[in-house]
Amino acid sequence: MPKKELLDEISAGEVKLAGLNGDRTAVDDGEIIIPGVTEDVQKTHYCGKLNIDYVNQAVKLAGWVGKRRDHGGLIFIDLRDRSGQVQLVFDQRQGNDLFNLAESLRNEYVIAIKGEVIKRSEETINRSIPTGEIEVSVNSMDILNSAKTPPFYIEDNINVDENLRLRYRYLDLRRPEMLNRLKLRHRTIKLIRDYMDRYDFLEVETPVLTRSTPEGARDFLVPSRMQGGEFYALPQSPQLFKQLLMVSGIERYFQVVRCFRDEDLRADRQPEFTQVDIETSFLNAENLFFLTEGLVKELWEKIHGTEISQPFTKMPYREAMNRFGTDKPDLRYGMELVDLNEAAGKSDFKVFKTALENGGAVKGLCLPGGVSLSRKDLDDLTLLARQLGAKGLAWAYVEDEGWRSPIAKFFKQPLIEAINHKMAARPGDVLLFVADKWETSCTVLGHLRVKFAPENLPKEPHFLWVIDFPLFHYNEEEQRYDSDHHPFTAPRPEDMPLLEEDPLSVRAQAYDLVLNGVEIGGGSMRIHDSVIQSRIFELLGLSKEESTEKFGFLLEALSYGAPPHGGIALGLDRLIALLNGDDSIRQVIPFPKTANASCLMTGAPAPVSDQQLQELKLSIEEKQEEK
RNA sequence: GGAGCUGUGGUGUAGAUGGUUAACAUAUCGGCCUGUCAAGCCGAAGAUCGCGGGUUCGAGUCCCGUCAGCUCCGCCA
Repeated sequence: MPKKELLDEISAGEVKLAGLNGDRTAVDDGEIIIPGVTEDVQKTHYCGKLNIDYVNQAVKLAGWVGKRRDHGGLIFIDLRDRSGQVQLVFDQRQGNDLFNLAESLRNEYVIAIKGEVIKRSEETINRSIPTGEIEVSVNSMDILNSAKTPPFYIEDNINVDENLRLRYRYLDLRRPEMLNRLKLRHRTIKLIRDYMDRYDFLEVETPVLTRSTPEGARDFLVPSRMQGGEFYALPQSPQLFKQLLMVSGIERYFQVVRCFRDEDLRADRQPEFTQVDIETSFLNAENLFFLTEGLVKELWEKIHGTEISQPFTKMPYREAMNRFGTDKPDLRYGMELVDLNEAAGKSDFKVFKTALENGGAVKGLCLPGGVSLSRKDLDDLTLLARQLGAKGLAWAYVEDEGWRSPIAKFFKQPLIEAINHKMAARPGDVLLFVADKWETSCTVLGHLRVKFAPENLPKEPHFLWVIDFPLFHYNEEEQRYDSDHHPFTAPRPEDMPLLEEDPLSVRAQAYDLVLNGVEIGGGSMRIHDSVIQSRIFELLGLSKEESTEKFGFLLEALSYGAPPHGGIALGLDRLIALLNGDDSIRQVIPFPKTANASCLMTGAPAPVSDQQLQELKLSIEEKQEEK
């Protein structure tokens, strides 16, 4: 079949959406079919797929004992497997041996049965479960394994310490809602692979043992036995490899790949996580946007059943900061930040005026109905603002006559009215002000905006591209420029002249994909000219020797005919969590780590033997006893 | 590195101001029970209150420390 051109496909609108909603496997047909395997199977059907169509059929089922309801001469067992559950019936009148065996069943025993699907009488139908119209009359049973009483209930909507769930994760995953998360994850990855394949992307694997590079997150290190005293690093992302694959002429690469960053954890951050890593040659950012939009659109439509319209909104970084105080704004609600530089200049409030004189900004945020906040609440907010980096937080209760506020005396009545007007403030609202460096004023109020976000926000996805990130930011600690994205990001061509005179004002060809206030991906067009790449390294404070030592292979590769290229990486765990409506990515990772980066099930990380250490030429410093 | 919240039978919770045998639900075990599906009824067993120290005549409760989990800040190109 001849290859189609990507852009032709896009313009022809050939991204087909099948409206598929379930997993399309043999399971859907109830019967489990493995071609060529006909004898000695322990189960012929999945429990949860049986229904009225199977009445009078002989079936072999196997699974776990869920609930048991023992009525004396009649025992009901809910048999659970991967697909769901079905009710088994044991009737004493049909024989004592089997019945006595059934009486010995306990929760989570593993059993295999042979039986017949029978229709339930009208009064005994259970409409609340999919298999509720039928039940299975058991003719024979093998108890394949017994089970200890589980430490928590194997059912949905449990309220258990996460500690326990993580320690017994294999039992936690037995719960249908967790099993469904694994299925959702599988289906998501399959849709991604199919989509990328449709557009001629090659999935190429890259090394997990690679070399540590400066900048970025802290690396996980792996000691080398062959070269004692030297270390591999686990990749923070396959960034350099995918660029090198572009030099190799792959043109379109993707990978569902594990990445590692040794930084502190959060609800949406694990030390190892999965990226959908994408890199293309000969496509510009707009092409890449369209492609990425098509991918997430497909996921939401096929998995979530939500219609998504393209193209997504785009917003420059500067605007996102000015209006929402963050580079990942949640557009589902307003409460936008207001620029008050002009009004602040007319006030007699020294704090505001000083901030302006130092080149900073005065920003405001209106909390509708904020009158319900007590004086102490506002003190707490001030404390929070300080923790977030602001020097302070000014506030004002908006009343009919004016402001009730410690700073009201610095503002003449017309000025108060002008500010109220600009912030659309009404009596009963509270106004919050921060005067500081522009970025601080924005981010502090941006945090408070999120803190006071309306409850019950709509679930509908609001996708957003944040574009035009700065190429560099200034690292105060190290007294030098740092890449905002990474050092391989291309500057916008029209900003190239600024590279020498005003590096901080250079905009990058970098972009983040944001969904409802969550960053779900980011990428950039890359530098494919080794001269420009060298210059960027210099600006970042890397000497010629350092850049040759750390990145020589990249610079060399770029000099062998590197095509223009760029790409993006999507956070798969976050995507899946959002698709499932979960707050934490731990829910959709089969075996996650705790906030301490340990695994409660295996006990990792753990000490190793002296022999292992010796082979690696490592020695462990004894922990200092604190006196 | 910092801050906050949580920790009581297997599980989930209750135990104001310190006071005798730590309560409830559920699970577990035993008995009864032929149409349940959160089955029902009767009974039994099950907790050194995360750990260590301190204050006190007396600590689940107060204080200090520590451990673990969660959330956030710093950090995460």
